[in-house]
Amino acid sequence: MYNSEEEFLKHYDSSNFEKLSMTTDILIFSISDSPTNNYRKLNEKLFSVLLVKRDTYPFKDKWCLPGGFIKIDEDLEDAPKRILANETNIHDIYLEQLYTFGAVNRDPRMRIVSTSYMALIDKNRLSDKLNSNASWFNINVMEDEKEISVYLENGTEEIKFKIKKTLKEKTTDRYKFEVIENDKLAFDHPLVIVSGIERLKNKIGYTDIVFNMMPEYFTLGELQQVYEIILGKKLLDPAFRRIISDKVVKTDKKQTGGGHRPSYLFKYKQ
Amino acid sequence: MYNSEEEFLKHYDSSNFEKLSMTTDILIFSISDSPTNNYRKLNEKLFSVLLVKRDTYPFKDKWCLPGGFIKIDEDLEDAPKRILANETNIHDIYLEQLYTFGAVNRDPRMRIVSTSYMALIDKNRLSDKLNSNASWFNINVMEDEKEISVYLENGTEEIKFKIKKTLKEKTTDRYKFEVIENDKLAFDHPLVIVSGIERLKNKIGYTDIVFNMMPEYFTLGELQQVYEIILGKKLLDPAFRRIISDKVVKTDKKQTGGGHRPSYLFKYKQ
DNA sequence: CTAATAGTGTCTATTAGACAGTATGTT
DNA sequence: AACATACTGTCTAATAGACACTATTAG
Repeated sequence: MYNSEEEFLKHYDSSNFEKLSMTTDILIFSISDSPTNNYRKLNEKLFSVLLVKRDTYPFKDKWCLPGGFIKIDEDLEDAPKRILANETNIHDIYLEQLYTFGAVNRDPRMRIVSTSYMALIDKNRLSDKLNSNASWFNINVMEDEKEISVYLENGTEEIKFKIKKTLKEKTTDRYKFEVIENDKLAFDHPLVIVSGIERLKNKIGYTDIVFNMMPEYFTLGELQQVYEIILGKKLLDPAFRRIISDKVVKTDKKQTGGGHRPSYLFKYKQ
Repeated sequence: MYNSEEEFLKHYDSSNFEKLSMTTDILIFSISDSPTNNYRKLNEKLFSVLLVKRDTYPFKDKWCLPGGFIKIDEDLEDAPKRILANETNIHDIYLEQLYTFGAVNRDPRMRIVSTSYMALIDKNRLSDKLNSNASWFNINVMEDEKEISVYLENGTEEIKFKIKKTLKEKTTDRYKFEVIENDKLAFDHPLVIVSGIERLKNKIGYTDIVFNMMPEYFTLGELQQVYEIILGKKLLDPAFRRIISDKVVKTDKKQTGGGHRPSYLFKYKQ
C-alpha cells in the first residue's frame, strides 16, 4: 500500500485508534515536626502528604492529590514537573514514576488513565505560601496481613480509608489492593497513596531516598525517627548508626537547647 | 454552575481535554535450552524474549515487542492479557506492570503513550504454534557502570543495541537510560527490554518470581543456572542450595541420562 | 577409569540483633 | 540531682562466602 515510512506517515490518519485523556497524580511526601510540651523531649517527626481540596466537580469538596491533564505536546514526565512547579516553588525535586492506573470507571467523567508520580521534598525549603486549597496531612498507617488502614489529619480535618489486600500471585509479594472504606478522598487516590507508601517503605532500605526529605543539617536521632515512622517500627540505635554511618558526614556543629546531651549535626554524604 | 455531581456529569463535555492514544507493550520472558555436543555436559540455559517482526508501517520489517492499542472500554491491565491470549495459548500468566513510556516523539505516527508489562512464562507449556511472525530471541547482556549492551539472536537473526546509563539522582540507584545504538528494534523498545531485565534481576533476589519460568519438575542445577544467567554471575552451590531449600520440595523422581550422577527433581513449594 | 555434575560438611568472615553502659546538656 | 537523649562497646546470633570433600552415573 505504501512504499516508504515517509509516505505512510504522510497519509496517516490519527483517528485510526480510540483516544482517551491522561492525567497525572503526584504524591508529595514530606516530614513534619510536632512539638511536645515536655522541654526535654524531642519533637516528634511525622510523615505527611500534600492534598488539595477540590472546588469543582467531580468530587467537589473532597480531597485529592495534586495533578492534572497531560498535554498533547508534553512528555509524560514533564507533566508532574509542571504541576509541581505550580503547586510549590521547588525545582529539582526527587520525582519517580509510581504506577499507571487505568480502570475503565476510575473517573466518572470519561475514560481517563492516570500515571502517578511520587515526589519527596523537604517541606522547610518551600515558600510559606501554599496554594490556599492545599494542605499537609499527617499520615498514620496500620497494616496487617489483610488490610491497610490509613488515617490522615491536618489539624482540623480527618480522613480515614481502608484497603483490602489480597495476594495476587504466590510467587511474589504483590498484592491486589481494593478500597473498602473511603468517603473523603476523590478518585482512586487511596490506592495511589498506599502504593506510594509501600514503595517508599521498600526503597528506604536500599537507597538514599530518604535524604530528599531531610534538611541540610540533621541529627542522627532525627534521621532515625524518620526511618522509624516510615518503616512503622522502632530501630536499635547501634544498628542504625552502623548502617547509616557511611551515608552521612559529621559536622562540627551541635544542636543544643534540649534538656539533654547535645547531638552533632550531620550532612548527607553525596 | 452545577448543583450536583449528577448534573455536572450529565452536561460534561468529554472534549474538554486533549486526547491521545495508548498502547501496551509486553515483555514476554522465558528460558530456553541450548543442547551441547558433549554427552556429559548439561544443556546450557538461555534467557529469552519474544519478539514480533512488523509487517506494516511504521518500522516495517523491524522487530518489536508484542503489543497493541488499549480499547476505550477495557481496563488498562486487561489489554496485555488480551494480547497475550492472542499471542500464546497460556492463561493465568505472571504479568506485572513495568513502566509507562510517554515521550512526545516516541511514535512517529502521533502522540502515543505506552504502558509496558512484563510476563514470565514457561515456554514448554506453550502450544507449538507461535504466530508466524513471532520468534524467541536469546538474550545476552553486558553491563558496566556507563553502558548496557544487549545482544539478541534467534538462530538466524541478530539484534544488537546499546544504552547509555547516567545516574539520575545521587540518592537512588535510578538511572536515566538513553538509546545510543539500535537499528533493528522499533519504537523505544530497547528501553523497555532493559527496564524489564533490570526489574527481573532485582526481583529474583527477594521474590519467587523465577518459578514462573520453570517447568513443574526441575533439578537444582537447572534452577541455579537460571539464577546465574539472569544475575549474570556464577553462584556457589552450597550457598545457593541453602537459600533455595525452603522454596522447593524434593520429589522422589530422579533425572538420569547425563554422564554423571543423577539429580533429584524438585517442585516449587507453594 | 574418567569426565562431569550432584550434593554435603565445615570453617571463616561479615552482618544483624541485643543489651548495657557512659556522656552531657537543661531545668 | 533528675531526666532525656547521645553515643559507644561488646557479646551473640544469623547469614553469606569459600573450599574441600564424597557420590554417582554414561561411556
